[in-house]
Amino acid sequence: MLAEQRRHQIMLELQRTGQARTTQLAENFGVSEVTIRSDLEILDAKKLLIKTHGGAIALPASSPAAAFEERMNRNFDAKRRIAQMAARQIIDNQSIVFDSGSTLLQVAMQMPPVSNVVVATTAMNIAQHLMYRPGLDVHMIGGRVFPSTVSTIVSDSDKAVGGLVAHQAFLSAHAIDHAFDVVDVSEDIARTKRNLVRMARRVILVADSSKWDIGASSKAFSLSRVDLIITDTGMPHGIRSRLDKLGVEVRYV
Amino acid sequence: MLAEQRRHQIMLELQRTGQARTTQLAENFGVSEVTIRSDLEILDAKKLLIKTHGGAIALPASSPAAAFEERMNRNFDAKRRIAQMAARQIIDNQSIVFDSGSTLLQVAMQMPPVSNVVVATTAMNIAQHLMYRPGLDVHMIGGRVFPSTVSTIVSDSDKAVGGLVAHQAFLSAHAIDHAFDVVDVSEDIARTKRNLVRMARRVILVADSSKWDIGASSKAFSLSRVDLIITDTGMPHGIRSRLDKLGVEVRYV
DNA sequence: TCAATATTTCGATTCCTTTCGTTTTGATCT
DNA sequence: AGATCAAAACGAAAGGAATCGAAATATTGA
Repeated sequence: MLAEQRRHQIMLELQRTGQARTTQLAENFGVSEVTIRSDLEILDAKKLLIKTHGGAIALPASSPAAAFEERMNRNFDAKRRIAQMAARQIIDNQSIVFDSGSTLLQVAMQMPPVSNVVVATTAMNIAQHLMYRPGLDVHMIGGRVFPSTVSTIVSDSDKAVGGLVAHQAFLSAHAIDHAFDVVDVSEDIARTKRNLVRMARRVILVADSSKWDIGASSKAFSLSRVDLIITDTGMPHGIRSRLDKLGVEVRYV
Repeated sequence: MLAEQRRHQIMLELQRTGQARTTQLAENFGVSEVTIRSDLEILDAKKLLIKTHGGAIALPASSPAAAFEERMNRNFDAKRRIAQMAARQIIDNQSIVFDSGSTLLQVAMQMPPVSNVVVATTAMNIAQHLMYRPGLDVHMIGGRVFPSTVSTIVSDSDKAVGGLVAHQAFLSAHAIDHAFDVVDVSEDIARTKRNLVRMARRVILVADSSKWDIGASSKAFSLSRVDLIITDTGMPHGIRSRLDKLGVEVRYV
């Protein structure tokens, strides 16, 4: 086995388990520990791993906070344009519902100055971004806190905000499956989205093109229930032509 | 497991919960406590955490807002001690209500590891601190968001958490007036505190000595409704003797 | 042969544990 | 409030096992 190939195998092992021991590697590859150490030294110099006493560990994994940043940065440009368009839908004297998610946080941050607007949201980060703004009344929708999205899970929307009927609801999607249903990873989240949809007369969905044609376990609501879809043009061609026939207003940014 | 990886795991644990105990870590990793202590010493030297008696705590948040808040925070030491005592009241298999406020955020941060505990709170910062902790179910109590305390104002507690009856409620006070009523700056906040008090069978009030004998516009509830008061000894002498005659358990830290 | 690669050897270093005497902490009792 | 006591946590030291780096040596392939 070539030295280069052996190093590649070491990297694979590290990606699988997050760590590798010098002793183990030497035994597996049938070479001396000194050889393995020199491999690790070379890979460390290339910043591909971190050499430690006894072996090596993978590069520092991203923290929860960093993971959210990462999600935020994925498709960032499309999300920003989508958010800009969405934020323009908000006008004075309206009540609005915000779902959680990185795209909707963008929408909140790009919201123009308004007056006499009521915002209800399940997302703590959105609430915290909006609460200082003048002309805005922010309502946090209560429920069990879901860590990965920093938002609440709503069991009963009617109780949650005292029967508020909003003019518009802004929803995001974890994924949109082949049957044009907005789907998510858990029934809890799906139910929350259903409740949010029911709270508003007009439903706006923001979804960048990476969300299309992906399955997930729990259906939240059908695209036909949506009044306006804001997305970008990067989706597969077949999807787009079907979407245009659906009878729902779609804006591409 | 490699030593370096173990240290990284310690850092992750600290980022999640804000603290870590030597005993717990030694048990989790299957190494001696001496080893953990040496790990903590090394990480402390790198300024990645602060080693303390019994374990380590995360570095204080360095955001401008947090720093400002901390600098403005008078009586920080007393609050920390009060919080420590309060956190010890929390045991497994309980449901707990948290009011908002800097002292109660401290309580949340100093909460020991627990299992099967349900926490309901109006404070977003408390919810965000607790949501990653294992053994905890965090419920955000919905309502209008009040910027200065980063918390919600509850109009109707029964609706807010589906009629949850908690074992204990931890309340803070903006001020306590001459008639031994907990008072606050607005009727909205006072009503919220009243609602939180009604939600629990046992009410614990945390209040450092600077809160005593100050008036405010809106009465929240009377001290006689409280089951346990945790405070420090810096209050005027006359207050203290009256307090001891009130028939409410008081602990001084 | 030359250069890259791998191995062996060996003293130095790191890691981890056990032991032991000291300090801190929290609870109880005046 | 102050004193007291036991449990928990601590630091320092010592020793053993694993690992390391460096240098000399052996192997491999053009």
